[in-house]
Amino acid sequence: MNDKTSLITLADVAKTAGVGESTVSRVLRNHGSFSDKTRTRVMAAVEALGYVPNRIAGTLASTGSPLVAIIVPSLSNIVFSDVLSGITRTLEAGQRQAVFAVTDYDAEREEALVAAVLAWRPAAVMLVGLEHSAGTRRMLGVAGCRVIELLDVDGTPMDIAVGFSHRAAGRATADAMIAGGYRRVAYVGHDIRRDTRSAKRFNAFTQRLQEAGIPLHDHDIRPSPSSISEGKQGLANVLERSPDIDAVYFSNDDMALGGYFHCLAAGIAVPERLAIIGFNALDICRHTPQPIASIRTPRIEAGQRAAELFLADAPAQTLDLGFSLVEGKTIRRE
Amino acid sequence: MNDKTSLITLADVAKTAGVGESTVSRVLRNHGSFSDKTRTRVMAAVEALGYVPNRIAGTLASTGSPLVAIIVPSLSNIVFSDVLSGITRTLEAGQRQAVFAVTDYDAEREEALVAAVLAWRPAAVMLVGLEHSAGTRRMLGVAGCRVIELLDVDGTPMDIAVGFSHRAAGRATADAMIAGGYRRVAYVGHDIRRDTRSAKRFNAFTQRLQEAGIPLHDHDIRPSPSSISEGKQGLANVLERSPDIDAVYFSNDDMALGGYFHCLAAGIAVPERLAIIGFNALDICRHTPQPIASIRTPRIEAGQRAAELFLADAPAQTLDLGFSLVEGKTIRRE
DNA sequence: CAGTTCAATGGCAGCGCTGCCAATTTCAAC
DNA sequence: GTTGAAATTGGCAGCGCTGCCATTGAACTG
Repeated sequence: MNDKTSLITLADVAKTAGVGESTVSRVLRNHGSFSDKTRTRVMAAVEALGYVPNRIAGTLASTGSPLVAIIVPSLSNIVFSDVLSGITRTLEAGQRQAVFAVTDYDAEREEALVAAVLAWRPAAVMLVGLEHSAGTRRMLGVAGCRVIELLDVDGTPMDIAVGFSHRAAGRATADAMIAGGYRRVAYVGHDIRRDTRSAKRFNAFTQRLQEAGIPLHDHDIRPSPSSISEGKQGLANVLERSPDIDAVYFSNDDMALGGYFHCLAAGIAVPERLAIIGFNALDICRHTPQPIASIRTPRIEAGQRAAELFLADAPAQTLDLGFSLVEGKTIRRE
Repeated sequence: MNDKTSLITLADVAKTAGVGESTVSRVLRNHGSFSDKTRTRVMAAVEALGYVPNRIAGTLASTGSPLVAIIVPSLSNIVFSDVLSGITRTLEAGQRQAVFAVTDYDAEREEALVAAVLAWRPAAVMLVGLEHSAGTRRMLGVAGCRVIELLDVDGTPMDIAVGFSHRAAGRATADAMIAGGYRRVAYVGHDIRRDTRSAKRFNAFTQRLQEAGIPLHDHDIRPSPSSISEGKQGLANVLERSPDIDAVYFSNDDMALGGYFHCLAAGIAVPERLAIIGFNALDICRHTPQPIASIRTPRIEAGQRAAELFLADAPAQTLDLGFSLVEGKTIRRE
């Protein structure tokens, strides 16, 4: 791979400073006791030599690991960047190092990546969602590290879960539509097989509508990841089949944005003629000419809290951070 | 940190399989020669024990490192998620592991993070931009690992640079405005001190205008990171001071989107009354009622190509991937 | 001033793996 | 059968650091 080798080692520093290796180690980690004079000497040697400790060696020699593995489904969705952001910010303060991988929403890939990161003996593995392959669960079960599942609490976590309930979010969205007096409601979603959380929302949503005597009028589920263009297309499809719908639930804000832009371009009055509601309350949806109704989800916070729980060595638990309905101007309130 | 210790080691596998440690190592890395019978026996033992190799130990013992450090300014800007995406995808195929950190556009923090990741003896460090503190440069200079600077080629790279020219992009934008016949041009930008690349675009842009005899009419530079609301606010400020401007160059598409939404909401005709052009050609800007004029930048590709160059152990070089003007409907062509 | 305590320090055995080298086996060609 | 080369294989010394234990003075006690 590359021939560099830490040119200078702790032993060099010890020699230069005229002290023992363990003393250098103690000073550098500020652990154990040593005199001020020694510290000064050691630091001078470190400075003079430009010594950078080798964490690989340090980690191998010590018990714990400063590594935290983070595995997300995707990076094209801002949702996961937010989570990542929250995690790394907090981890940094805890002197931990993040190792990172992307599954592309593929459970098999997730399993392979978990195996790969486990080889680095991380102190924790953070994953998104509660649905994982049997192999993934088995490996994590015997790995002896913390396992933190993010952005979902509808299920049984392996260890710690930090997030919110997608089923409750789906129900809350249905309630908003019921309260708004909508009766011909459609759903436009994205790849439901891979994004199990959007499936949970969708199911809870339709079930709640059903209970209120409002069967889902129509739906269009795109077979691809969520995007603005898919949202646009999905809404166009639905409108062609069912021109009489009065409200649409989009699987998330990217999709909703596509739908909203379609309405703007096609001159469909929102919310008079058609109500729109999304999910995630992305920043951009707060700034469109009409703010788009959505569900605000604690993404950065989830990452942050997850990292905090890990750093505090908290016991196994499920932390539900909740969500909140953002009214916006694309749905009427009764 | 945590008390887990790899319960079973390579020695256990060797014992179980009835072979030597080095043989197990050879089989597992598929390196060196061994018989099929041996392979079968070793793999059976690995399977039976659920052995996961310890890469920490492996890396310490061997020369090269499979680690690649990636340091980005931010994650809230999709631009960097794209780059990350391109890098990790390619790296994964090369059996490398990404370690990851975020600077928040802070050079001091970048320096600290470089020191931190260097402690992991990565085979390469990937950074964004060509401007780095003296300390950062010095450390990377002696680290003996590859250094890859992304998304900018306007300057002297330490080793490999993959990206495009922001100065050329700024000029191209000015040219588009000149060609469109705009004469009262304004700029709305974000924190120029921290985002040196946007500063390069801005400078080249104004200089080109100047050369064409069109001094910049007005500008508003927000002191914060780019965002939709800042773009909105910036344009509002400019319009208040200079209601007669006929075109605005936004520091990027997030800002431009804010400006565009402001126009939509305020009933300002685009591009008749006011032309808008951004930078990056984000997906969303291709789907607004009027696609927003912008500069398409090869972000995912930059990540990908950078990772490929690294994997191929390419010599030091600057790889300019170029960019392209996306006309959109928010600027008129003469 | 002897006896005790304790901060300050060095020595050294690993952590789990790889790389080198030597030993052993296999096999084709003679 | 033999012989030499090639294929297999095991042993073991580290990689650079930490953790444990022993050692050393110096400060303190009475």
